Amino acid sequence: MEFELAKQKFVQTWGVLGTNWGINRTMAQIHALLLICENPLSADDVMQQLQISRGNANQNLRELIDWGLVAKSTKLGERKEYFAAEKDIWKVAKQIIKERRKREIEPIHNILNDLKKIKIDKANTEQKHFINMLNNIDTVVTKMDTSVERLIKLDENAIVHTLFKLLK
Amino acid sequence: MEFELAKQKFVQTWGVLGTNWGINRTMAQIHALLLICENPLSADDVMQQLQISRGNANQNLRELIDWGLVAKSTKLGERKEYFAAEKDIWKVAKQIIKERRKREIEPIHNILNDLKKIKIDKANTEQKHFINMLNNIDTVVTKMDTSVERLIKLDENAIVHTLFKLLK
DNA sequence: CAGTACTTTCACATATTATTGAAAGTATAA
DNA sequence: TTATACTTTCAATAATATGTGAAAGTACTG
Repeated sequence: MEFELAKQKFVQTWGVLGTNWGINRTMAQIHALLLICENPLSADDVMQQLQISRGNANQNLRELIDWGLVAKSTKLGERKEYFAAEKDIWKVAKQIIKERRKREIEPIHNILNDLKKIKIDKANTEQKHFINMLNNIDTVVTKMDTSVERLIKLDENAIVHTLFKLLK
Repeated sequence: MEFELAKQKFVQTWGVLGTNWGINRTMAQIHALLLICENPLSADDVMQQLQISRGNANQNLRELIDWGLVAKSTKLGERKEYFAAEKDIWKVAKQIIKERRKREIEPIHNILNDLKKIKIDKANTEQKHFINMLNNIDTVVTKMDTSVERLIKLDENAIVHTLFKLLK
């Protein structure tokens, strides 16, 4: 396999991966492209390499910036904006976990807590079971969440150390 | 808020959560419904409660069984099949992680290893960077994967213990 | 100020994914 | 073997998500 093909396959694969996890294919593909490019790319570069429209490129680049995975930069004497991905994969992983936590876990947690407040009929086993289930889900979600939160606060070596040495 | 409304909101929320993580809304909703029902439901029960078609109910119930989250059962003297969700939330979480690992992480891992095999031009920094990035991604994915694999092999108390006591 | 070089927005078009429902399939019972 | 009580399949359709491109917006420059 030759280089350009491998590059293309990587971008493709990253896109499929994103799709499976509820992330827009193009966003994932742009991310992949920027990961493997040493130097920042312009919107036009991205459009050309992925064969997508200006609007699409613009929207997904902004989304990536919003996720904290990509940063804008400029070149001296040029008006154009350039985009580069964070290349430290540990940071990337931490950032994705952090954002998903903020976007998904917290709202879920809030809704569960809201639902737990309902007044139930204690004689009704269905209703008791419901509250029980909410409590169990909340416990598991909270415990996992707390653990992940602690984990992402560690630096790379500490993460590896924690996961490897202690998890025997 | 009264019970039926809370139940509905829970099912709804679980559906949205699923959607955000690349899981079909109906599948997540059926899962939620079965989680909060103490006793197994028939396909007709599910259809009626979620207002969905027979085909839809059938397909998503089978998908849930395939994921190991729901089990079929029968009642003595009845032909109809009944469906119940695994109620132990730790088991549910472990099962979901296990299935996603099998379905997503392993294929990605294989593709990355495939791509790493290409012959690169060592004088070309772009190509060197590409291989470097593949190696970094593979390292992170492998380390996380191994950790998660170990984690899900532990029982509930051990998981809590590991995550809480050791992650300081 | 007008011109230029860009970026952003958003109504509409297209692609992807999920759902329906009717027909076909299966297994039990009479 | 036929009737009955179900489950499964899948082509057609509907719903949702994504992408396009032209027009509007911004901001530098001479």
